Amino acid sequence: MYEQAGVRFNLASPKQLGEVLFEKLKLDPKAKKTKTGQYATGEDVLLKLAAENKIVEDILGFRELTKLRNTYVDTLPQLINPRTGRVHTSYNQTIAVTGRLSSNNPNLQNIPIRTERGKEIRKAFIPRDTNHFLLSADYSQIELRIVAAMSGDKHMCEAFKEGKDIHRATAAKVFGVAESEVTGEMRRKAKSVNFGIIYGQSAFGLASNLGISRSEAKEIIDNYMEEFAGIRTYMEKHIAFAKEHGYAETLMGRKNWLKDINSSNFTVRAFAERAAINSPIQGTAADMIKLAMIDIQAELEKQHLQSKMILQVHDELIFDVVKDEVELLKKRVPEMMQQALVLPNDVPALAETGIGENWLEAH
DNA sequence: TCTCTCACG
DNA sequence: ACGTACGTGAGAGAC
Repeated sequence: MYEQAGVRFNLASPKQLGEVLFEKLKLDPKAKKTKTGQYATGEDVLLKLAAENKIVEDILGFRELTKLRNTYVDTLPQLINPRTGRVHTSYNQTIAVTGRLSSNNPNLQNIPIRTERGKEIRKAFIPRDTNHFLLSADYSQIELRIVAAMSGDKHMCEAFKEGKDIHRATAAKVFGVAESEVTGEMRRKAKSVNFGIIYGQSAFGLASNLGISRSEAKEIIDNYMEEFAGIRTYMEKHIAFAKEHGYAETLMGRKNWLKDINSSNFTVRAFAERAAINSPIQGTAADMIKLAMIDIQAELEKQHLQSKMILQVHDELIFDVVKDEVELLKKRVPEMMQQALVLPNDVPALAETGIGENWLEAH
C-alpha cells in the first residue's frame, strides 16, 4: 500500500488516508467530507472506488483484519475472569431509548458473524465443559411480525399466518407477479424495502442502499404503499400520535419521549418522525424478549434445571445446556419465547433453535 | 474527550 | 434547498 501510494503513512488514520487518496492520488474529484472537514473514508465510500483502485481494495482488507484483531482477538482473552475462567459481560437496562438491553465490558452483543474471518471468532465461544452444548434460540423476523400485528395490514398479516417467506411475498406484491415468479433480484430489493419500513424509509435511503436510482426507489415505495396500505396508515398514525403526545410507545406502553417531534428544523424533525415509527417496533420486540427471559428463568428454577441462560442479543437467547436437558430446552425455550407476548391480529411469533459445540454452530 | 470507523441486531 | 433508514459499544487517532 505504501508503494502504491508513493508515501508511507499511518494506514489506521482516516485523516491521513483521506489526504493520500483524495489529494495525492486524486481518486475522486467529488470526494465527500465529514462535518469537520475531513475526507470521508467509510466503507461505503471506499467500496465505490475499490473496483478500479487496488490500494482501496487493500485498505478495505486491512480494515477488516485490524478491526477483528484489535477489538476481539487481542482483547477478549485479556478479559477472562481469573476466578471463573470465563468472559463476563454487563447488561445495561436503562441506556437504549427503545428498551433494548445494551452490553459492555466487554460488549458481547456485537461478536462477528458476517465475514469468514469473523465467523472464526464466534467459534471461540464454547460451552463450559464436554458435558454441555450451546443452545441458541432466536426470533424469526420478529420486527416485521410486530409491524404486521400492530398495523393489522391485511397482506402482511396473511403472509405470516400462512408461514410464507415474507420477502418473497412482499416482492410478489410490489412487482406485481406471482410468488413463484419472484426472482432473486426482486426478493433482494423487497428485503431492503422491508428493512426500510422498520426504519422509516425515504426514497433516498432505499436508493443508496440498493445502488438504484431515486426514481426507481420511489416507484418501488409507491407500489409498496399501495399494496400494503395498512403499513402506510401505521406510519401516519404513529407520527400523528407522537406529535400530539410528545412520545411514542410500545404495545406494552413503554414510552420514548421525542422532544424534537414538532421541531421547525426539517432534518431534526424528520429524525424524530423516524424514531416515532421505529421505537414502537424495536421496543415491542425488546419487551417481548424480556418477558420471555423472565418466564424462562422462572421455568429453569421451577424444574430445578442445571442449564443456564447466559447471553441475550436482541432477538436471540443463548444457553449453556447440560446434555441431559437438551431435548427439554429445545422444546420449551422456543414455546415460551413465542407465547411471552401474544401479538394482536393473530400474528404468530416464531422462534427457532440450534445446538452446537460453539456459538457459530449453534446459530 | 471528540471524531471516525465498524462490529452486531 | 436540505439531508436522509433504527438502536448500540469500542478501538485508534487527533487534539
